[in-house]
Amino acid sequence: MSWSGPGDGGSGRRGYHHGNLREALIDAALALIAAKGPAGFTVAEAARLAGVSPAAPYRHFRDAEALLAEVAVRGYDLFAERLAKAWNGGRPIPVRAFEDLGRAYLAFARDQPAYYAAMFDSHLAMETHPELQAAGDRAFAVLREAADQVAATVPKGRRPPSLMMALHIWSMAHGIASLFVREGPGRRKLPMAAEELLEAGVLLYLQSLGLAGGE
Amino acid sequence: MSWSGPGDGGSGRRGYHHGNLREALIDAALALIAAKGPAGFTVAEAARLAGVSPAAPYRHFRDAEALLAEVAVRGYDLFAERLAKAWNGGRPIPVRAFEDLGRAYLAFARDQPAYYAAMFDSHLAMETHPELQAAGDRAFAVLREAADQVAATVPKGRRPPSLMMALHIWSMAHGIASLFVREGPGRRKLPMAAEELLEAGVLLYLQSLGLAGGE
DNA sequence: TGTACATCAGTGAACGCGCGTTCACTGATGTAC
DNA sequence: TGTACATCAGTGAACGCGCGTTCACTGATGTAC
Repeated sequence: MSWSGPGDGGSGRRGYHHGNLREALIDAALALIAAKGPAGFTVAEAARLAGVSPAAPYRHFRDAEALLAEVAVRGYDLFAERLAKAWNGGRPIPVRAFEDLGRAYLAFARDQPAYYAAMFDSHLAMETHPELQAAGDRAFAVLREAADQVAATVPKGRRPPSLMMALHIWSMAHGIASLFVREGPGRRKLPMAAEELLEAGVLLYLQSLGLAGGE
Repeated sequence: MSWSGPGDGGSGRRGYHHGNLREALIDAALALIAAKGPAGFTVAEAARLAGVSPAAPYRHFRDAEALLAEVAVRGYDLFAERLAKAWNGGRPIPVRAFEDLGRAYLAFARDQPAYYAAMFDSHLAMETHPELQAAGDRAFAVLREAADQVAATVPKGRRPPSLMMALHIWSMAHGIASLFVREGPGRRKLPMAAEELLEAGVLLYLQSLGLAGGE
């Protein structure tokens, strides 16, 4: 990792060569997306933010979309990490951990709006960016695994399809995040905390499967 | 409604005056949004589509955002109409009608992608567009009313807050629509019909409230 | 019925802007010997 | 340890583009009398 060498504080220039431009461009893209949405990000301005000429980014990314896709991939990786941490292998109790997972979903949308927007609002085609597809799958796999484990606590006869469970929770969490959590002009007012809304939804959902919410 | 006068088929020009430019611009905006997303819509291209000079739209809309907001308002109105029709006053059975409502939600996202995008993706500030806020509220009111009525079938003691019910259903439907229904590069694959996923989700949700899904 | 006139909805040219991307180039880096 | 050289990561100027919006204007419409 030559870019973390001495003399470069992470954002400064060393001279003619930037030393860490790739990372600096990704940081700049995140800042721009956070400030103006994915549509507000431009290569030219990212270069400006990084203190570099408008042509420089093309040494590191094929085009604007490639840079955006890289941001989204990193976002999915961080997302997966946060979700996995919250789920914590289903400890101490699967149902409780499942609720923590939901909270972590909303927390990510709240705390990482730029990543979230790059992942879900940038309309990047999964087909043309296989790494993106893979990263997205890794994140969903955490949800899927959690649903598996929660479903396994139900007697075999009335056990719900865990894939469906995962999709339901994902959809509700994503809907709440889109409508009520994410900052920006389009955000709707909510007469309660988004986390409460999701938690109540997950609880009711699990109840319908015969799963108690408490200890 | 002078714009529906004789000699104008709805898209043709009559001469120096267009005769129906306001409507034509809205149609053009819808076509552009459908083709390229809300970010792909421009005043200049809408004018071109309507067969008019780039300055003409400014006789009818203060600026680009005003045109987009008008599209969103009409979208909400149509949305409310479709939802109300599906709900049908809760007939024949509230729970069944509630499921129809959910299906209508997804159908709208599927059949009217341009309206849906203008409503939910264009990041228009509700605060600066009161008509938009009002139209959005009218649409949500349908959902709210339906939830009220469904909740009323539960014995008073264990009756859930209908506002919360409405928000849960809205969130799940919106999440499914965003992730799996809406066309475009960002759409995810789903191993079942989106309608089935939502229906199962609504059904489970209602079960947890002690409401049977059948007759 | 005819005419003067106000109003309205268009025109088209122009402005300043910022973008994505390419190109020939050049300064810095690091490696082979 | 020193030097020639290949490679790499930048520069900066330029291209063509399309946009939003404004402006003075003009042709069409409709109304008062």
